[in-house]
Amino acid sequence: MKHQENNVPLCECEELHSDIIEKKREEMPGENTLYELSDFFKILGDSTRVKILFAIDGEPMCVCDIADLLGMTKSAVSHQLKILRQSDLITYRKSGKNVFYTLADDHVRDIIEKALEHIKE
Amino acid sequence: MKHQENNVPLCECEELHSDIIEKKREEMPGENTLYELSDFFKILGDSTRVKILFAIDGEPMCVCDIADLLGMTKSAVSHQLKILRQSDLITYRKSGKNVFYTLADDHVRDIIEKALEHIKE
DNA sequence: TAAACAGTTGAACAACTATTCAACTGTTTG
DNA sequence: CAAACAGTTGAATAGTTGTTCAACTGTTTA
Repeated sequence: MKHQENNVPLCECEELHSDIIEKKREEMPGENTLYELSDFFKILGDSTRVKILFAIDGEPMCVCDIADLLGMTKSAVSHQLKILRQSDLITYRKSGKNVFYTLADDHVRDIIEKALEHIKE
Repeated sequence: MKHQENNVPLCECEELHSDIIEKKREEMPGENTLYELSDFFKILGDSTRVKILFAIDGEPMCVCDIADLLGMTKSAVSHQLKILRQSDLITYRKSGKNVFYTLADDHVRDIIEKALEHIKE
């Protein structure tokens, strides 16, 4: 994912709390970490991909079955599976004409679980 | 956020594993939950918003200071603050000409922390 | 080997979204 | 009160992204 270079836009403020700003600047994670973080959330920020992750949690599923479950075309599902694959969130196993997908590890499940708790307030 | 109605697209597959599909369909969270979940992650799926959340964690910050810290205009920051406000992720306190923003609760911090762990693998 | 099927892929299109710009509100201060 | 400043907002724009469509690969089976 592309992230734009900082073209030095400036804050037109005059009376800044420079001490606070400096403290925050030191505490903040590095630029790369922040981009990796938002990129990770961007992956989860699409309902189709979230549905797929729930679908292939536990029992692996083939593309056709996922497509049927979600009421979508194989193509659309496959495109999203590619994105999930490239983010290492899922793994697959080929079996004849089928490709079975499942979650790569428990980390994602944990995060989604925490987010679910947050939503239910 | 808008989510498109299901225009009954169909899976053109022939030999489905209907038992698995049925089981998954029962296990899956409801449509609304899935949309709320992806909408929540969508909010976190932007680097500007993630930066803002880190910035206003702990010590509250005013819009000018956030803008200066991030190297962005007040306008751009204010637009993103509005989105974060509408999602109840942040709260604010007015003080004269300034508006100080901070995290609404610890839930978000936890989720971001978990995601950070995931990234660092 | 040819047809059928599962899955992938690139291009195109439509929908969405983050930033910019200009104009605005409301508070402070000279 | 008027100027200055912090912050907000709506419209416009440019960039991004999800789905569709058609064409493709590779495996199976008749």
